[in-house]
Amino acid sequence: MVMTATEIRRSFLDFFQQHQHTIVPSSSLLPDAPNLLFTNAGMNQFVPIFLGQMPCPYRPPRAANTQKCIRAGGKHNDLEDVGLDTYHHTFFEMLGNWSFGDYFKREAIDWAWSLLVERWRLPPARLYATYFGGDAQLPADEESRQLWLRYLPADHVVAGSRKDNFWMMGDTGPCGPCSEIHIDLTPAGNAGARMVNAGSPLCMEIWNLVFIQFNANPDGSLTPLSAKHVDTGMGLERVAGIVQCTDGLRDFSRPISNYDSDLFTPILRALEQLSGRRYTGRVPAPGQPPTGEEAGDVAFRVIADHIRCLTFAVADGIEPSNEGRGYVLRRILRRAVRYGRNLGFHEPFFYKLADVVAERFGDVFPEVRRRLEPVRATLRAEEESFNRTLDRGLELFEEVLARPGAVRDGVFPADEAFKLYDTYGFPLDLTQLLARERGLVVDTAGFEQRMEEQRRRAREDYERKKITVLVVSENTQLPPTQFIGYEQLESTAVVQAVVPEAEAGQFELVLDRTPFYAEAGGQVGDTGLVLLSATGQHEAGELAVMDTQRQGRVHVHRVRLARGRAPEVGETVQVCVDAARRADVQRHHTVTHLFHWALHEVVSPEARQRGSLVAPERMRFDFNHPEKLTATQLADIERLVNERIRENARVYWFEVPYREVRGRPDVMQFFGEKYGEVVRVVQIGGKPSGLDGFSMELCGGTHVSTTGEIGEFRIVKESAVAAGIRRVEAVCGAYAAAFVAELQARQAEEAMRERERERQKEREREARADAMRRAGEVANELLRARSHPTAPIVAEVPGATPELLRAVVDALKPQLGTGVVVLGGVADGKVALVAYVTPDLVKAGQHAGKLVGEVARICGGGGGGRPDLAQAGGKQPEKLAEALNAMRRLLG
RNA sequence: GGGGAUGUAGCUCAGUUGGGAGAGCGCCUCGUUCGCAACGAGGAGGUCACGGGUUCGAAUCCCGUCAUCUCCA
Repeated sequence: MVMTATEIRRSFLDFFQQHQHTIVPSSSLLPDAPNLLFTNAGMNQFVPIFLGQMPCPYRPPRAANTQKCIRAGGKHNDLEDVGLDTYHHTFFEMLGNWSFGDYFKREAIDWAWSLLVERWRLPPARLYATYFGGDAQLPADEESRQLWLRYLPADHVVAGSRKDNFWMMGDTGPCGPCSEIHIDLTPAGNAGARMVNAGSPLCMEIWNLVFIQFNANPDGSLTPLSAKHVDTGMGLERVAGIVQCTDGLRDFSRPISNYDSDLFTPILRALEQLSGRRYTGRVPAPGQPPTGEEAGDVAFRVIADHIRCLTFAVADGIEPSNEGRGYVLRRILRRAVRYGRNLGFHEPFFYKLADVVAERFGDVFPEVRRRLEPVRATLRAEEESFNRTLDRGLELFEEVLARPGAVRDGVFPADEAFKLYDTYGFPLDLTQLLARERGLVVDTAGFEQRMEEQRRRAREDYERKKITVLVVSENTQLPPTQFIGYEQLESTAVVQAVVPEAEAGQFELVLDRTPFYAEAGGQVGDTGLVLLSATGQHEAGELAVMDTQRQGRVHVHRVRLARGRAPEVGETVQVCVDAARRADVQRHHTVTHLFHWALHEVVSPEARQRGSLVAPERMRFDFNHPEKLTATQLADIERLVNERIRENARVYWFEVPYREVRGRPDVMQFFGEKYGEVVRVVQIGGKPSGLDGFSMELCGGTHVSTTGEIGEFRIVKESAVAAGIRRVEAVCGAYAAAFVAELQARQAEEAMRERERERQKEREREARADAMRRAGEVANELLRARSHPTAPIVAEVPGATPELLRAVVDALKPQLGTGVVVLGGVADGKVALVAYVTPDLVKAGQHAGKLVGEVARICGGGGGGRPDLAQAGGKQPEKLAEALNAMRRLLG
């Protein structure tokens, strides 16, 4: 029997569960680390444990999982390779096992061997292991080599370079040698050690074991870690491809393709149905463009890969957009849709494949099944939008062809091709296709040049910005800060560390104990003062605490020197939290709990918290919910919260063992969050420490002691953050009253502006009607005063606006016959002038714009317009008469 | 984060060194007809994205902000 992918996954997790590993669910594809585009490795969710920022919650400290990963954009960008071969993917599952300061190399290697060879029956003769071979700075990882030699002959244990066999999380931080297991996939099983790490698909890495044993310091040196960790990763798609393409590891004569595993075949079958074409698994030669037949198979693979990526990403709430990670998604989707055209699709089709993904993976990843409908809707809308982009590109392409001189010597210019791509998103290969159909070629060299120019600009800017990023803190081995801010707001403390920041007069300050709350659980860090006393030769000093952050269990105070001298390590200082601000923060924190409770009462307990912000002047609360909250729901929540405030319920906080409250649905806790053994409960209502309040949450924040202190609660705004996630912003206390007052003022002002606009419109209407009436009279007068039927009419119309003058001209037109009209008037201290020339005189060379310009110059202005009708203005009303006289002379 | 483009009536858009804010579709009224997306006449509907500046005068030129599209990182 050949193992299915589901069985492989199950077998991996079972194996490590039997070795006392806790099986952890995959974390979201949306990473916590802001500098990461997507979750891209199994270890992402464990990084805080490796960095010592969070205690390891597993007993024994071991874990295993299968992690959803996306690799596209950012560092490793092989998006353009996906589909051209059989093993690159944008989305994949990473199986992994971890040790957090527990077992190390021996167990990791023993278990890897045991699982692969004994359980899965991989032929040992086809396996190779690599280890770090050492370099100028570091000795070889002899320990791993010896461990492998127990299983493999010496010519199957291969030394590797720093690039291949030394792993670093970043430029600094935890790192160590790694050891990889490769498999020989040649038909005869005779690859030899030379093919290892040579980039051949016939000899592939299947499992990477990372042994974290050093910390990389900023100066490049390595210090050994006291707690050593293991981090491993095995790509499920690869293993499934190998197992299933070899008839259960028996027959290596056929080529291996991840797409021939049952992780992809259901998608390919569905795509065959939709397109009416067959997938035949052909692959273009490396570095060669695909031939006609291969092109279809490339499209199949591209689409099958990309639909998995998009379905999982959108299910995790990452939406295609025009920036950041959303933009990477949009590009992947567009790539799929573009390849869809090669299979004859012109209408949206891609979204339909999400059904297969949901069906195939819904058992292991329930979110893709639960979120199928929104995923379909999102993908479909994106496809339609891209089709519009393509249509517009087609039109723009035609416009370029129609422009005389644009195309020369059969070459479509690089500028235009680049503009189509850069500004309108029209892919280059489509431009080439269209050009070819018309016997033209695109200047691709010029296009590349412009692309390079654009990359250079972006990079330059990035480099410039990078210098200004400051290193926040060294975070050397400082003891945990004792937090005393639950009980008191003032204290003395001893300075443990002072780190200057980039800006002069600013420091990061660490104390042995502190009443300053460090930002956590949404509650912002405290601000306040640090006082330095005058001792001996030292003068006094005062520091303003601008913010308090936490690094691991150390509170870091960001301070600015306000007066006197800087602090020194070891001295005792007086510290004092801004009590009024803290009180405002506490009101908003307690009201956040009340809101959370009311949300569950009014909307649904399913509306789980996704994040929050608790600041002195407002609170913000994000939660899962598929649709906009109605006005009624918001009003109900507001009412419930205000009732609880008026009833002045007691607020208690106390510590209990985590196991007592773990999983209790009436005690709010973050699913998947790692809690310590003792947790702090904040309870509103009920008896002290009774766990019987109407609101109970695991929370480390600070709170008011009775709800009455909150005063009043108002919801300010309800909005969407991402698909399926809503955000409510609200205020309480004095800020609520201020908000209500401001709201009323704004409404009143809005109403007044509206009335003012109406009145203004009415005035204008009347003025216009009035002008039209007057215009007729003025026109008749002017005609009567005309000395002969073709005489020019030059006159001042007292108090005339430009609009009235135009109306007079309009009234004159039908009865004018032939002639020239120049009218002037003064309104609002400015001169208005209008000139009109009948069509016959325009043909004879008269120009209204020039006439009116002459007059305007005398009046201290300028003007112009069309030959038949022009207008002008000036700033010197007293010169109008003179100007009109000049005009009479000119025309007479 | 950097570059390019767009923003004008409910919708799709035009607006040419800066000088009457327009078309088509849709809507309302009246009429002719009612078997194609019927026709004729009349009408309502605009903060020309927002805020500054230049100018006698800005949808138009300059600067800034926002939103949408798009490429790069």
